[in-house]
Amino acid sequence: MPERPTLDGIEETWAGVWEAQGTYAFDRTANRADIFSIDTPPPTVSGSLHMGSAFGYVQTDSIARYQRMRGKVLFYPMGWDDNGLPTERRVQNYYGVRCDPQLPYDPTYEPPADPPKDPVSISRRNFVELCLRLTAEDEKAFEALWRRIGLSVDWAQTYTTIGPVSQRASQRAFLRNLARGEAYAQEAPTLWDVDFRTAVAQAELEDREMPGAYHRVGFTQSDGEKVYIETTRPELLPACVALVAHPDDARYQPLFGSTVTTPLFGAEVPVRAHELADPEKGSGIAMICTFGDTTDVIWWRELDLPVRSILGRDGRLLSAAPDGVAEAPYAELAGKTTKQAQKRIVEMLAESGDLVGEPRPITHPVKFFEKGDRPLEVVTSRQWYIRNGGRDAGPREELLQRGKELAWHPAHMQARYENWVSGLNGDWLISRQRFFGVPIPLWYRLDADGEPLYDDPIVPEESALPVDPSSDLPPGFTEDQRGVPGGFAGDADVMDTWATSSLTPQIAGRWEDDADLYARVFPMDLRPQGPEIIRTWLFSTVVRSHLEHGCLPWRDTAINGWVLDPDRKKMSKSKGNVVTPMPLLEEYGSDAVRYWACSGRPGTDTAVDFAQMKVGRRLATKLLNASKFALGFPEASPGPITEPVDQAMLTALSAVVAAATEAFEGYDYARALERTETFFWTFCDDYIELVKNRAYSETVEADSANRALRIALDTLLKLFAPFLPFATEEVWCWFHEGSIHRQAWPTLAEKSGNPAVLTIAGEVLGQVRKAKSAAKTSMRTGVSRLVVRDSPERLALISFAGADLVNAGVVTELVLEEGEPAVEVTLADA
RNA sequence: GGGCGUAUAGCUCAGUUGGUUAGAGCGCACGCUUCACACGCGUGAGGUCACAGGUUCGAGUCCUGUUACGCCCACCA
Repeated sequence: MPERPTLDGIEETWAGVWEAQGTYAFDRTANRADIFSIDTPPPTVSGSLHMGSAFGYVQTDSIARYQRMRGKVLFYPMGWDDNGLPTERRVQNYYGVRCDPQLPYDPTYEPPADPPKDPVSISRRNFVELCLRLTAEDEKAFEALWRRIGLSVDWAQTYTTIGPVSQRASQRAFLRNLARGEAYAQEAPTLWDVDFRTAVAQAELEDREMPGAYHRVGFTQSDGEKVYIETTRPELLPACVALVAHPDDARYQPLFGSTVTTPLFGAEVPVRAHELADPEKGSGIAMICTFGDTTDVIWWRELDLPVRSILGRDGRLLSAAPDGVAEAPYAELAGKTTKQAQKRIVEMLAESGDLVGEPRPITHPVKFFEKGDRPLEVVTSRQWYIRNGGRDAGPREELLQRGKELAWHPAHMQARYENWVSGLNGDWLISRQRFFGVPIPLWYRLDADGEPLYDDPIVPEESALPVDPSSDLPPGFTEDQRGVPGGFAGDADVMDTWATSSLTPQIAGRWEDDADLYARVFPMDLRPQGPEIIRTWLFSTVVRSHLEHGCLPWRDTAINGWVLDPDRKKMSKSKGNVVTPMPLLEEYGSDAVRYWACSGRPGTDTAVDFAQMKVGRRLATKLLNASKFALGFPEASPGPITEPVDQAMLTALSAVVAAATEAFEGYDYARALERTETFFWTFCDDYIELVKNRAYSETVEADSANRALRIALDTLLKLFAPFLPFATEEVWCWFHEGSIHRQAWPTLAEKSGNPAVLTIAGEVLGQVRKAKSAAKTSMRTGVSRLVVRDSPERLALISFAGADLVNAGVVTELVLEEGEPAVEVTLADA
């Protein structure tokens, strides 16, 4: 036991010991019933570390530590989500490169030390190698943080979402979806990011309020009369295929079935009726373009309209005018971005007199890719989908049912799941026209013209997985047949990152690769995660497990809250208010930061609060000092707890153990911490103060106190261990062998005492202190006479603590007498 | 427009099936070198529990409505 205990340096010390001794190692010989398995969220390693990265993980860790002490064998892995767009974008900026899948692999390629101004084009394989190199660095930084903050994960159980294990699982699951008809490809209009040049899924969309303007434009009827529409996207006029109004709209009913002519471009388009047309919006009649937004897609499909494509995948207008559109005016727009085209066409419409009045500015919500910078466009392309109930009521109902089977903590988070599933408007688009991801594991035969035969893809054997169809060969083909008529071509797309992350329980459990392990951990016990990815990660994991295994992937899910900056604003890089954890861990200590994180109620948004961290540090320090003090008393031989004050304390502590246990069973770590902490401060301020003189006294009564102190100390350390793993371990090693984190959770069941003995003694002691405070004198000042008047029942309880009260209050004469409750304190000096 | 959540002391939050004068910590004020801790200890002042109704012997707690804030979703011409 150190002379002067300190928190300094205990993180390094104990993290090293835990690693060396395998304190948190998973025992794969344990039975399923004895295992608690956690589907840890794999953090996106290409992002910066911030407090949000620490918050939820620490809360989960407290639950993991509790379960471990309850005797469970923890399967607590860590994954790194390195797969996907964020990594690509970071690699592009970091190395100054750009992926060109057409280029051949250069095995000798090395990126320059400083990124060049103009990006260097490199092959897909070279690009992927850079992605792997950079994420390896990032993963080291994350692991260092997790170890520093004391996550009790088993570092032998790690995976990356781009690694071969994940690729194999991801491709296997996809092929099985394909075989069962759950995965399918379809040529269809889809939302498209023109910068990333990829399709995006419904789950990755977000609305942003954008400025725009209504342009009132006249179309010409057959009799020469004009009909006016209002549009925010006049540049799509050449793509117009119809006008549409609500079927009940009397203003436009006479026009239904007739045709009108588009201004400038002279295309003849029908006027149609559809329920989705809103008479209140604009002029009540809208132009349908292929495609301006998702409503256009619905109208186009349901009204069976032709296609007039004008927008390329690069976000620029195509060079050739579509059929039926006048070429001369279109030529002025070809090759322009939508923004440039809008400017020009407004000028042209103004000149021709088809634009009525000035454009009327508005702001309106526009769909963006959540990681994108420009509004999404709609382009037609061939994409892969997995059925998720977005198009079929039956599967949707099944998935809603799965959501009901899952135990949500807190329960109200289930509403977000139901909201999302009920609002799906299409299947899950999983293909991405990107590079750093798990490839779609398919090839296509090429016909005599070199066109792919999509209807009959070449499927690899599961044993061959993972495959990269852009470099691996399909069975029975040779490399010189790649890309030539009569030969084959690999599917160029990769899967959405969620298509792989949706399999984290299977990946971590080594599905099909290690049947023994898998059977011991799957389905898992707990999925902890953030609220913002219920619609993506949680839902997609349920979808994959439901389709593949016919069950839930886990029994419980714990949804953590959001971390806000100290001013209760959402943290974001763009606002520059991101708080990074490492400096805080250094300033306050890991236990203190953990204390702050575990003070946040489950599912409740919590602000970064330095004051709370300070309190946490104070608690950890107090734990060291109080423990040192209690351990400094003479050690008593085993025997009975004879004194009512000691019995009262242990009985009260038993209630705290019961409350903390019950709270943890319901995943409410915060309540467990709060109950324990409240008791601990009273224990220090009242109980220890009352008994310390007795404990030194080398009497029978001293033995009782010392036995009680040891029991209480053991118990409190264990109760705090899930929250303050470093400080509790430090204290534990002073008087025990082995790690506290492998000890059994306390089951104290002392009922012999009456907690009121301690409460009332505390009240009287408070009165004595109050008198001394009022006299502005030291607490050591003697009390010549202490009179306590109360009911006979309460006096009886106080008498049990009489000797301790006399000691703690430095009292000469204690008088107990019946009467109206009152305490009279006569100070010796007075 | 739909859904969910929150509203209690200056600040951050507890308050589990409705039960006597509503709690904690921080901050603040005033004290105290008390043999573990001055990164400490003690005492104290702070609240018409968002608002309006209702149920009840009794409401911070249950019901209805209103307001404010936050988050999620929605077909954005």
